[in-house]
Amino acid sequence: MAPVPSSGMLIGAFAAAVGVGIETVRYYERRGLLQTSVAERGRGRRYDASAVSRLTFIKAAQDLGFSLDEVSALLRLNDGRHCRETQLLAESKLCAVRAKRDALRRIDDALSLLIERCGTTRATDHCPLIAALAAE
Amino acid sequence: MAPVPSSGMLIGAFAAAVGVGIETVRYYERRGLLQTSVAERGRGRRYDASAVSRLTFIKAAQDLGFSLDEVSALLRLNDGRHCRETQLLAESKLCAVRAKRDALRRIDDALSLLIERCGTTRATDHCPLIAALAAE
DNA sequence: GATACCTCCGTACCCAAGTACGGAGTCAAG
DNA sequence: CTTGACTCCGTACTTGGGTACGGAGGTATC
Repeated sequence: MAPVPSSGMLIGAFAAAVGVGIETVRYYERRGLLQTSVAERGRGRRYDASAVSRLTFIKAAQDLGFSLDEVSALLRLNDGRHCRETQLLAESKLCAVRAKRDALRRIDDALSLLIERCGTTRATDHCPLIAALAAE
Repeated sequence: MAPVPSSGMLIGAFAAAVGVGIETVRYYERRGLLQTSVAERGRGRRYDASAVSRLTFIKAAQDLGFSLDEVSALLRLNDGRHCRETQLLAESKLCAVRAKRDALRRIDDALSLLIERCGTTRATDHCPLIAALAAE
């Protein structure tokens, strides 16, 4: 993005800016999630604002339960060129997202019900939450 | 719950009854999740209905997102005197589940929008999904 | 120009939750 | 008596996502 040759952060500042470890940045470069622009000879690589966005995205997607392989796929959706391909990938990701949402909704329901039961019964022998799970 | 004397299933039947692998049962015994009643000499251990309940509970709790360490904690709380603690543990899981659901709802929206745009516009060079996550 | 701090790279290690493997014992049927 | 199915136990391997280590080199500061 920036036409400036030698500006941007070094790896330590870059990692700190997004709240990950340096080793994690280097791991992502090995995995191909971050492109590894060759360092200026003798000094480290430079990372700019777009790299920060990219890394922030990676962590955010990961927090949503996407594996690093899936994150790679999501990142490849972003070039605007392979429109048809992009759409197919996006649709399959949407399916995955919806499946995850469904699973989480069921878990939410089950946990809510169990917690409610905990509140209403005055079990002195065994916890109703545990009994309910053991009885399925 | 039958008052069986020295019968009960062997490990293969036990594992199959709950739908896990034999190695998984043995792994849980090593982890202390299932107590390892010593085998009748020469023949395998016997597992009764209460073991089935316990293993069923372990898998059910795991499906709700509890780690095996958390499952251990839940099992240790199952003496009727710690029902409140069990409830708190479940409530904190519920919080985590809801946070994930919210995040997934947002990504679902963004992904749906991307797919919609893929269908109508050509060469969009900034994906709304990625922009949304990268900006956090 | 010495010192501290940063970067480079590769290799090795960590955890969780299993899965696989191998050799030995036991039991019931053919 | 042999075969097959089942069990025992221990060890090692797997996958995913990192962390840690260690030596070599550049750079900025006193």
